[in-house]
Amino acid sequence: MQIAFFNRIKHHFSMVNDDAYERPILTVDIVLLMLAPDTLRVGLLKRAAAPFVGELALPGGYVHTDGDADTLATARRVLKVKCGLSRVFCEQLQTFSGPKRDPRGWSATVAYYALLPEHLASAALRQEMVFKPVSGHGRLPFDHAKIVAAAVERLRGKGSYSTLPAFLLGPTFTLSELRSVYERVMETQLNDSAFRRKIDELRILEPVEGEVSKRTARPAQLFRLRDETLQAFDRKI
Amino acid sequence: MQIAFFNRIKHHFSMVNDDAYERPILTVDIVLLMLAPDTLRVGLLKRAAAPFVGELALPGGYVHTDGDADTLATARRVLKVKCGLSRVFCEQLQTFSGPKRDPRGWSATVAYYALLPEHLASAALRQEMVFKPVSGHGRLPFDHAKIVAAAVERLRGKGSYSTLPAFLLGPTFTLSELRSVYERVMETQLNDSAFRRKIDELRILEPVEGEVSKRTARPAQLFRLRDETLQAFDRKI
DNA sequence: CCAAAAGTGTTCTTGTTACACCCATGT
DNA sequence: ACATGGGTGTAACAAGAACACTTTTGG
Repeated sequence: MQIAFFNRIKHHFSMVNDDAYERPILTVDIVLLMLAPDTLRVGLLKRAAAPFVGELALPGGYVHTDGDADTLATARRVLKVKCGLSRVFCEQLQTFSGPKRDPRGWSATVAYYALLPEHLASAALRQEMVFKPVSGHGRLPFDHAKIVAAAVERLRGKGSYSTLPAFLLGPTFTLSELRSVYERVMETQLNDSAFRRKIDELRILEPVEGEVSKRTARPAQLFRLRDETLQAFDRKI
Repeated sequence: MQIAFFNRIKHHFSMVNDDAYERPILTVDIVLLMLAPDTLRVGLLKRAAAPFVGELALPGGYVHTDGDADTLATARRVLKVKCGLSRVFCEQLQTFSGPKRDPRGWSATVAYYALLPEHLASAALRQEMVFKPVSGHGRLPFDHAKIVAAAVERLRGKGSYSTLPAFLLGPTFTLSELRSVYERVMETQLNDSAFRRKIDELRILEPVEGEVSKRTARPAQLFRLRDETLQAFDRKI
């Protein structure tokens, strides 16, 4: 292409300002994670546009330079429009880039990971999202497999010393449910009484006046997060 | 510039979907941290090009779409060309973005943080880098103050459960020096004997046959990292 | 011999693990 | 009344903090 040629020429002169390079493609991709009874699953959508039309891939989109306040806003817009979700936990993961990951040319994608609480799963399903196990989704286009792996690693890493896994549950939950989420996310077994003591000492939960009997033998106290933002501890759970 | 204009035109025709948006500016910025005797300092350079020509700012640059394999390659190139540094620890920090952070328009910068070991400080100084304390650099252009703060937070966060702080030292060091680095980075006091025991148990160091007497009363055993890559522990140091 | 920093050992305190036990409910 | 999961208490053990002590050098 002429552009590439011109760019290269320009480069030789340009040491002052190397804005002579073509701007890379910039997108945002979302790794939406949920906890199915068995394992962690990632939300995928059939691509509506080229490249890879019709294939399952991470939901994503271009930055709207006339409306998005930053890439987090882009991520939230994608979650809303393409996944039907508002108010879920969403945090920047990492930026992936390179000349080959997208057939259209040198590109970068700012990846975010989001946690889908149980009570919102139906909203996502209404948007025809497909949830595949994080180990054992088929092939994914672009470098999406790598991005999913990075998101899972982050969730596992941050999970054991923060309230992150709680965002996979609905607004209220029992201590056993919370422990179960930690166990499934971290793939460990936790001692029940130690877990209760730690959660108590960390003061991250508050009891809700009311109980749940539906899903358990003896009714259990319901709790909610004392603070809706992510809390980090300095010892492991 | 003609190129920028052409890019924009080309854009208008090129797209099926919402790629109709102008591509944002994409840059890479480096937070180069070093440990002066007193505190952590960040490396700054006088900007050679607009905007903010002449002001001190983080070293950074555009992605070279004809040469860089990814943004890490861009970061390493900037470190080499603008800071005179190769082979320093360098890791992606976070991507910062928005319509206002750069007067030229909607932009994103993939920020990296790098650690400058003592024995390479002279190389950076040769490139006319200025090292300012991380709390108490003056005003910085763009959102560079925010980026520096994020880098310091990351170093502090990761520091207490990984070998990260060791990369601020030269290739060999005494246990006391290592402890001192941890203390200055984390702004804590560490118990000497506990520190020695932990470092020993973690098996991250190996002794070097030879001692240092120069900088200490009694000669101390020199150590080097057993593994040149970053090692994470699961308990705090 | 003294100062100064390297390096070791011992105690005391704290956190973690394991397990036994009681409680409230549905069947 | 009994099976089931909820919730509490305690004793044994491992990890961490504090501090006193010995060692090796330079002056």
